[in-house]
Amino acid sequence: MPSEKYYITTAIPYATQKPHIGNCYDHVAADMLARWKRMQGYDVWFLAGIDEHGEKVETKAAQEGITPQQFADRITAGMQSVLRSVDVQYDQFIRTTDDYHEAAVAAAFQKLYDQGDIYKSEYEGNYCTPCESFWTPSQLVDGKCPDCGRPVALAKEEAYFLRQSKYQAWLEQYYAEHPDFIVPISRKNEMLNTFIKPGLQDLCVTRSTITWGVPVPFDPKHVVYVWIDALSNYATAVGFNAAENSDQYRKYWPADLHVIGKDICRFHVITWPILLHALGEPQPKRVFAHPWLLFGQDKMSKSRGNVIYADELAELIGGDAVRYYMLVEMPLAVDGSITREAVLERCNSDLANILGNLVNRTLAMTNKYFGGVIPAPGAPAALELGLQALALETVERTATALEECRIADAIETILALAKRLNKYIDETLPWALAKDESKREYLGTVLYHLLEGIRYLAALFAPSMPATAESILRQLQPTRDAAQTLREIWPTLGVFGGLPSGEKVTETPTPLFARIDTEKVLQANE
RNA sequence: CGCGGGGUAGAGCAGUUGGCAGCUCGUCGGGCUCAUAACCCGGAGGUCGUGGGUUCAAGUCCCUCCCCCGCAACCA
Repeated sequence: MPSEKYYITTAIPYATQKPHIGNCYDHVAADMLARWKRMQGYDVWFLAGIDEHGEKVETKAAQEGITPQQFADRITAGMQSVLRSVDVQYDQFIRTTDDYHEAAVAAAFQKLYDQGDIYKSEYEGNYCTPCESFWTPSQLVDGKCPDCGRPVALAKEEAYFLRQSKYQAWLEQYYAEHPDFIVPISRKNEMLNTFIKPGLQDLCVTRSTITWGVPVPFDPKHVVYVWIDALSNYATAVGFNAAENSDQYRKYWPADLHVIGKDICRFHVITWPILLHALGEPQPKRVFAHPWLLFGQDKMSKSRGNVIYADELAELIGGDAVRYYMLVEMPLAVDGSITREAVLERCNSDLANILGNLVNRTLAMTNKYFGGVIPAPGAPAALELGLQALALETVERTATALEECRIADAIETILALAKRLNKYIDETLPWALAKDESKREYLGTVLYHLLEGIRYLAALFAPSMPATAESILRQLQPTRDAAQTLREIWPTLGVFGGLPSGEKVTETPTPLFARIDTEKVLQANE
């Protein structure tokens, strides 16, 4: 397993506005999975990026009197800053305006055209002449242009199409042979029923109404539209080029996991596999199409004024708490929900009360009863053996859940270990044991099991809450380098008892999470 | 009859192959005092959307209907 590669990607959002917290779920989820794999010893490559091409970027830039690139630069910087606020550490950040990407897109387009997978035809649709835009029936508002409200007319435009229909049988067979390709399974059924079984249509892959994009190499009045341009980023980022692939590409491709939102599932499980197949490249192992984070019951959107931004929330409660909330509240298949009240409640109950307080009270007792020295455990009784088994089981269950992208389940599983440790304190009453000199060895056993249990918590929570995990380890083993300990911690989780006795814990335990006065904070935020 | 997902305690949610209805928050009561008024235990609170059916047994399988939410083809 060590040195085995693991390539994970996020979708690349459209560079039109600052991403809200729902837009960041891709990145937080992928970052968590990437960290988990790194901890297990995989050679991980984590790609994030942004799509800077397209009509909206061009239009918005024109409105501001700046170039599309200047506009995109600003959006990209903003997005990267938001990702930093929640500690997302990607290995690479691709922009569709990067030279190597544009070159590879052009080469791929040429190859597909040369072999007949792309052909020239006419695109017919509802056209708004003043806005110079085509609109789909579902985009129209009362049958009129959603931008200017004026009537639209049927119009034709020369365009290039991807021959998706040719690959329908192949795609259906691919799904059948790779049952784990799409997570969750309900999405696959949706795709099959909605798009594939009724007959796969060819896809329009160029536009001639815009110029901000990759020009079609042999017909430069057309530019490559979003699908081929944006989708191919996953491959071009690591060095795919129809002319010549790089060593890095040969090492990392195919991707092990594409993390995307459900809204773009279709393109990732239909168009993307067909593109790769047509180009003769291997398929990604899995596509995880996650649901959405709703504001309460509603879709988050700027026009509704119910947008929450990750960086602003992190300012208030810390990046780890934001990550925790996002990860634990997002179910696998149905939409999750976020409100400020719910976030603060989770912070207080799960993080401050259950986890933070457990660490704090255990360290305090270690100082009080053993002068801060981690005691050597005596022979474990049934209670302790049960605890040891639970710790090991928690590692297993977490691993299984994450293998299936059940992130919230994984986190709940880990939190259950923290709850069990809190209960263990009440079962053993260390303060009572401390009053009886004959119980001293058992008191040491109890504290050792608590401290070692906390070490498991630090390790298991490290992917979701990296800063918190380091903080726990700095308090547990203040003479050691926490980051280093985490890098080497995975093999030590196989047998309970990896925490060395005799070392001192910190003399000054610091709460991991401050309890938040919910009402005050909410009022201040009104 | 377009497709899909939902409807389980005041709120938010779990409920594998059908086997006494659970979790978190809130609420009420108790315990403890190591700890961040935190932690632990217990109570109250549910006709598991509706109406049928299969079964010794259904939230869980089958059928009817009602309500909510997505998607519906070029909509990042």
